[in-house]
Amino acid sequence: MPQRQLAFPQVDCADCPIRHRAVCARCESDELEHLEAIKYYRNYEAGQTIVWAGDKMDFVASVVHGVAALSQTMEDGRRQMVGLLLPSDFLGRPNRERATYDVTATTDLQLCCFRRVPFHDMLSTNAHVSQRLLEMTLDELDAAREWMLLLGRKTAREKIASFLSIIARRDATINQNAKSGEVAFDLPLTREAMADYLGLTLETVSRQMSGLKRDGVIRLEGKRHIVIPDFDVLMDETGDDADGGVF
Amino acid sequence: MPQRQLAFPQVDCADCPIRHRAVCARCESDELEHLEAIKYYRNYEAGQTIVWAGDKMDFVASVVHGVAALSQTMEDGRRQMVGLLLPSDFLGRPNRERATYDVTATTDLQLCCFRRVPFHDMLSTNAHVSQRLLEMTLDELDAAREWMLLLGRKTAREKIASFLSIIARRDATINQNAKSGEVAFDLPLTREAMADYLGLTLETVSRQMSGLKRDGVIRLEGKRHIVIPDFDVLMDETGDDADGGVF
DNA sequence: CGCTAGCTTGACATTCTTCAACCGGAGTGG
DNA sequence: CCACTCCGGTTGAAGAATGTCAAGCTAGCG
Repeated sequence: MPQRQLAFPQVDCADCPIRHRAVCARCESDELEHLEAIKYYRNYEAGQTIVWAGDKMDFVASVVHGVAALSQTMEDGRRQMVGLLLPSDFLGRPNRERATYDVTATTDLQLCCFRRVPFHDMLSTNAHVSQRLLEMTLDELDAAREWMLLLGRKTAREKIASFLSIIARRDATINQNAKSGEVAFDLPLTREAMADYLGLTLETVSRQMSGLKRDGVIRLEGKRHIVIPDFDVLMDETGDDADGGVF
Repeated sequence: MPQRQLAFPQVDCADCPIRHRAVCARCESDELEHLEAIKYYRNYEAGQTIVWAGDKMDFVASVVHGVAALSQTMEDGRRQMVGLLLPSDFLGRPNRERATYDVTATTDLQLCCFRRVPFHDMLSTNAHVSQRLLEMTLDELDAAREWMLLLGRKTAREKIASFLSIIARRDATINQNAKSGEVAFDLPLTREAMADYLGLTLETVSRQMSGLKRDGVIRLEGKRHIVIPDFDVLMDETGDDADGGVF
């Protein structure tokens, strides 16, 4: 395994890019000092496994840079991704000793880690952290339910379009991209990982990507860079309400 | 609409059947008094809608008796169930004014309700409630992820077998049934609702139920009462690890 | 230069959906 | 009391969507 040096710096909480969205978002400066004292960073390369389901996991963490995936594997090898963690997302269950899912880095990744037991203890004393964690968990539950609709009821083409719109949106909130007419971003996942996300085979993913490209909904520059000439056209392909269901 | 009288009594918290598993599970007697003062009951008949997605929802609640379903509907009518709430499960998001999903009673149902805003305020002052809510939300997230594996990767037959095993297990924990060799229970869902749960059509549900019956995995007494002669045989049909993945 | 990983494409097989008919019990009105 | 209808459920036949198996492409790298 090549020991390429990862370029993520380790910074003070005050300079942290996820300071205002992560589990620490609501902390005051004294609480932040406490967190600062018990935190440590870990870096992973794209493709590396962080833990396997069933392994001991003695830390919880926030994603600082990069993307991590949670997946489940059946005995015969069928795989389903069940979580996609982007910067500021939280990894791990404070009161659980062992990982429930396989966790892998799908891009180069930096985690801001806390030892599990001390962090769990802090939940009972630090309301700002526990409240924020509750809020984030409820948001993840909503995201999981949206994902369930995708898995259970959407066509392959709708799945791909939905996935692209999700990534485009999350990329926009992270990078504050001006979302003028044209939107562009890099896919953080291989076709195979996309298939695991969407409950499809990688061949079907590839075919539907080609289909969307053929129909002018997306442009492909290389295999991973996506350009969306008109975001509304993409949204029409997702099967979702145009206006998010509010009227 | 016939005004059949529902038979659920309204009781003191001390006598409540979900006292030790619901969001109030960790409360001390003084906290319980506070909850007792602000709670109220609502009853619904099987089939009734509790709220539609987008409606104002000015309460949160615990399911006391019966079963409620959360579902999402696409513009063209495709439906996916995204939550199945059994006794002690929590309904609603304390900091959200409008319902995100359609909520329906799939059986006769009793809710123990709290007005949303006072309950939300209480979360910042009552650690026992907020900690329990966090724990329950994390459990729901795990359940949602298990469900995602089912939706994305399991065959129709595996989906049905998994669903039956889930209901059998939850029924057992609620009713403290001795799970001797034979297990029996009533389905709380129509074939159509099962289809919405499993991401299938109701015809496929029906066919797979017939298949499992033909193969002796289940017995059907009427349309809704299920007898499972050998639970291990059913588990073999779910596609899951026999031992929950621990080894 | 040739290898490999990631990806694309084609041909065929399978699973599940769709459309349609039918069944049986419960409730209803003549 | 009986015919009628409705609802939930079952079954069949045909078709569409997706999976499977196999071949081949391309960029990057040793």
